[in-house]
Amino acid sequence: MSQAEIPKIFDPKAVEARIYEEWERSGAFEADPEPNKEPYCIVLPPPNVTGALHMGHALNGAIQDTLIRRARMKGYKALWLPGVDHASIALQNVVERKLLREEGKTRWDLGREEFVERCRVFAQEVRSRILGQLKRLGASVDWRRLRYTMDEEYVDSVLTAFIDLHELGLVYRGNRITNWCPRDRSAISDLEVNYEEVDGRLYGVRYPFADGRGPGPDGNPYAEVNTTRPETVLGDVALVVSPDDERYEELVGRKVTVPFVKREIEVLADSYVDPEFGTGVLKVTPAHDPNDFEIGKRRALPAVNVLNHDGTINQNGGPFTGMTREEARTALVARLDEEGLLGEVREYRHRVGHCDRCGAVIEPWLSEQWWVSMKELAEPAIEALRTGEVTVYPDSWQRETIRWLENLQDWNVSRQLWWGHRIPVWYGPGGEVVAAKESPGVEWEQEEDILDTWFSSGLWPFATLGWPEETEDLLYFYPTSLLSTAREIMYLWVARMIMMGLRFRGEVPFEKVNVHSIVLAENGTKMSKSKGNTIDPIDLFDEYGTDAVRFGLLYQSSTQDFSYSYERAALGRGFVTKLWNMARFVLSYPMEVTDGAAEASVSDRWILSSFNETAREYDRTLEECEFSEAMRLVYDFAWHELADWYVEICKVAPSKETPRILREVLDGTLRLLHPVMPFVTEEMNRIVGGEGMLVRSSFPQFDPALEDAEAARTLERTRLAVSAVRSFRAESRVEGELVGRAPKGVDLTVFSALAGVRPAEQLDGWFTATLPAGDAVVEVALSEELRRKEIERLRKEISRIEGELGRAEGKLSNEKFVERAPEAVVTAEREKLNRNAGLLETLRTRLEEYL
RNA sequence: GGGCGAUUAGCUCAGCGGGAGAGCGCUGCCUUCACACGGCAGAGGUCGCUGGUUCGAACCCAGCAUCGCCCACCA
Repeated sequence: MSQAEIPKIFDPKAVEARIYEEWERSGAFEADPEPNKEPYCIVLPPPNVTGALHMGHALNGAIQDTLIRRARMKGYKALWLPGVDHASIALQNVVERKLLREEGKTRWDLGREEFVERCRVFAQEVRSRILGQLKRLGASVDWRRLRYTMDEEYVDSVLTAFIDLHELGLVYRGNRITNWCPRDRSAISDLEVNYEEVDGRLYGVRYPFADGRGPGPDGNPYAEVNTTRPETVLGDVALVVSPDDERYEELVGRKVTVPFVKREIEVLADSYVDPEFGTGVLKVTPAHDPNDFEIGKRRALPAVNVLNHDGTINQNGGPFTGMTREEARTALVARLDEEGLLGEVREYRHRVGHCDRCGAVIEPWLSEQWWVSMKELAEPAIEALRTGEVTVYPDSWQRETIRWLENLQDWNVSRQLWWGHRIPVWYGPGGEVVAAKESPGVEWEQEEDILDTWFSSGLWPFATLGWPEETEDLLYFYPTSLLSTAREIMYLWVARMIMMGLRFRGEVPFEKVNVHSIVLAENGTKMSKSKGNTIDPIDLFDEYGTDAVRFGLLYQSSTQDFSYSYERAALGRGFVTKLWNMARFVLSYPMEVTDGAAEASVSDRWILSSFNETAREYDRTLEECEFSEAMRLVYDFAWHELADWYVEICKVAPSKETPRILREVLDGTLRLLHPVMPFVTEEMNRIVGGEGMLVRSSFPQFDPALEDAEAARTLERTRLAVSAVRSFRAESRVEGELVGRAPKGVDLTVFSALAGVRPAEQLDGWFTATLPAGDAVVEVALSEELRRKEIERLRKEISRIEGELGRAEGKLSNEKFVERAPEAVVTAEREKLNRNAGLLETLRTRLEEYL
């Protein structure tokens, strides 16, 4: 193909789909165990089958694809294992909302079987959309191994894990306070509760004395407490005061009556109470508050439950039975007021828990649930993080995760939902309880509850590889190499995978964890559907091209969260165009040059050396998950060294080796970039006639033989000299060829060609401009009329250099500096001083000559 | 209430002990045969504030301010 036939701008739409297909067809993504190769494995954090992929997925996908392609090119047997998650509560919520919206029905109208079927169908549709999006991203996953948490084999892994933990006694059933979502009618875990500040009220409630004795210490015939949830009064079983509270000494042991339900309860002393808060008297409602539950346990108090599972008041609620909790609150407060039992009511800002999935206010509620005790599981995980068996990037998250594991509460894993893995526990006719995959007999009934979705996710790195079977895949690819994830699921997911991996495989599930940035909206807030500020990555792919978006994302991805800016995609697109046109140039470049030197020129040696150095640093930064730094390195090399300088040098001062080296360096650059920008590099490789496909090529390795510090120094001096002349031309508006003298140590051919300066041995008798270039000076001959301008310019330069000289002198005359600073620093400062002194001398002499 | 992080050019962000950087935007020149999604040359910053450590601080320490995120059972 010739240059003229290739468009000036790469058209991603025209080739992306075709190239992806070619990759797939070639089997390049397929990875099977191969004993004489090192394994490298990443399991894709399975997207929820609830919606579409978002920017976070795009970023994480780009990160993982970059790492897996690099590993593949480096000769590892690299498996990126794809999958999707059934997302129990999230998906159930989506389907329930849809059901209500479209048919006006609830899940109970449909019944369990029918509802689960709806979920299954919905998940199927979403799943195919998500997988299509992964392909658009260019994800080089092994599609043959696609896993789904509801696959038969995966379900078996989940049941096996649960039964195993049950047998170990690490799973137990207990009646405890849980976070109850009355809308979902299910318990949820602590991590699924969002606490939000809301403006509420703090109500005073008066409990009349029931023992017939006189009024209390404050002269009132009642004891007053403060509560934000007055409806829970109905479930009160005691009042408590601080044992140190002198105001209430006499109160302890007396009886009061709970309004409306007329229960007589005792006033107790308990150190939990803070005498400073409110009236200093606390009501105890063990069924509806975790602290009260603890007090109740300590004092052997009964727990009176006043709520139904849908949040209405149950039969224990006296006159309020059947009302919703909101209605009950209003009605109860009104009745208290009527009966003179309402104390002070004031505005009160406090935190209220909301369901992470549906937003309903959470009720702490006493219920029978399945729990996993965490202490035993957490300990080895803490140890693995401490010893660095798992390394987390950035390392601040290593400590955070340890801290969290150290303070772990038991995990409520049962959910009163329908979409998910039903708990494999069977209740026998004689009250027997057995954990098993199959029903033990006809009379036995299976537990209605399902498992928390994160229980199955916790098994992801090994369940996807075939566990509990000792498959070849599992033995070869486990532990996986790296897990890349967003920080919001570090606890929900990552920490639990570590615990589960250690429990079931005796080894950590991954060696490295990369905690990536969160992609924020342009104004720095979180993207969310409700705010309407989300960006669809697919739209970006359409507009800028996938490679451009991927590059832009990685360029912004450091340890900080970042606001997404379209500029980054534009930056990536610009880079793609630049590379594309370099390839067009190379195509047009002759295969042979006739008039150059036979051996590689200093420029040739420089670009090889610089490429080599870039390859090394690029590889290192990717290894350390410093993506932003890696992108910067390769961008700067490709654009500001290869394109800006070497390509220009190739045009004007080639050697006979230049055609080969130009092609070699372009090829190497494409291979460096292929992991990040797979499509355009693959296409470029094709048009420049590279062998095979880049996806199967090798990653450039650092080669010490190519290092050439002298060539690098020469080019550095040459570039400075050229820039000095260009700068002078722009400022003084001088065009055309100049006659001049270059400083020592520059490549004269390159200098004269790029600066447009014809070299002269000596310029005596000419009027010249004296241009500082680094530590040297370029002189160019000028016409007489520029004399005044040159005098001005010289004065400016002189004062600039005087300033620098002064600074160096100041430092060196400071005895402490000379004494305490490292010798290299002092030496550098001396050299700087000498250099500037020489420069100044030259400039001053010139100035005097011209005055 | 605890913990973590951020504050650097108009904007988005790098740099994290030895003379302030990138991209975008801005200014001037260049439609030169790879690229105007371009080239060359520029302008633009007391590196949040106040102290401290150091020969030397954007960088380390302390405090403050502002913003953000996690964690926590105070009614």
